[in-house]
Amino acid sequence: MPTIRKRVCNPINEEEIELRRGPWTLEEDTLLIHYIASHGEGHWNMLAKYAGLKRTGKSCRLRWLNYLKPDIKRGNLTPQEQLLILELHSKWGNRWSKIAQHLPGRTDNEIKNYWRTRVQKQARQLNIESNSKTFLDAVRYFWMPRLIQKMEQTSSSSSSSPLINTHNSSSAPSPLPNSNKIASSSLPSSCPLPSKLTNTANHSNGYLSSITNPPCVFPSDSIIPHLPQLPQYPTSPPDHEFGKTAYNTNSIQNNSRFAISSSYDMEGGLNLVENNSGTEAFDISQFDTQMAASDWVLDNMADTLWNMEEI
DNA sequence: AACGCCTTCAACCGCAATTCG
DNA sequence: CCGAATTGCGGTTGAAGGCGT
Repeated sequence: MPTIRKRVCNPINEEEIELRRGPWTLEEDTLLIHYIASHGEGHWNMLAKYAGLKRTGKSCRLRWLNYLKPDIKRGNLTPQEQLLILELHSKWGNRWSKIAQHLPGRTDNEIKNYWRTRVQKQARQLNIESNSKTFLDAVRYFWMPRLIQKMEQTSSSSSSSPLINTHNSSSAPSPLPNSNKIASSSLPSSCPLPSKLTNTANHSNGYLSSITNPPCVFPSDSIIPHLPQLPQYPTSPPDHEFGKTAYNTNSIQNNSRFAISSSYDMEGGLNLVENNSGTEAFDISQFDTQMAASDWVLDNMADTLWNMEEI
């Protein structure tokens, strides 16, 4: 039940109204949807008043943009989307709205929540700062490959029984299927962890046991067919450099290997290198150097990393 | 069954940027 | 140019549900 906490001076006609707060009711949602359907978005304060909503304009805007808008995607983030978030965050930091622009149907709020509840949780478990270079390395060398593996896995099984459901178009809150219930033991071993990890980890869930050799190199024929499955990735705006490179189908197909560069800088995020065809691909050449710098976390990571399976 | 803790995410808040008169 | 209104953004909060004991 929404609370009524404030009395504010209405900017339209100076009268004071009770403003509702808290969860939106079905009736409020309906009012908002119908009003926008016939009058369009914008002028949120006026909209709130004329739609008969006892809400602030800000609240109406937020409700519409984050929940009611027809193209909002409900459900868990796909591995592709998670990978993209990790990548874009490494490049832009907490620029949630900017990141959200590259995930159609996803809101900045949703991405922000994902980062805080899933990603930062992992950082805490690793006992490292989520914005530290060490954690970025962990993301790059272990998490991203795992997500790519999931992309492969879901892609290969999607024809029969999709593991990921991200297109629940229902606008009503509902229990969502857990997309993370992927059998660890069935995962391919195309992206092994550094052998150093295997010395400290011996989990029986099958995850670490399936990945025992460094570095993460993706055979082109395993990853290529699946990366283009980011079709919802929008056409790149002028300032968007990542989208036209890392997930460029042709660029990947023109490379015999697909790997993640260890070279990081705050401006550029993941570094991409040009191949001889003029397109770009991840570069694995600096992998060893970076790994050495992160030795300590590798020792600690093995015990916690498998938890990423839950993400 | 009941309780408490934990996680998730919708919603709110404050502030900055932008628009408008 | 200025001030007010509006919009957009990122950080934070708290209700609800899940889960373990």
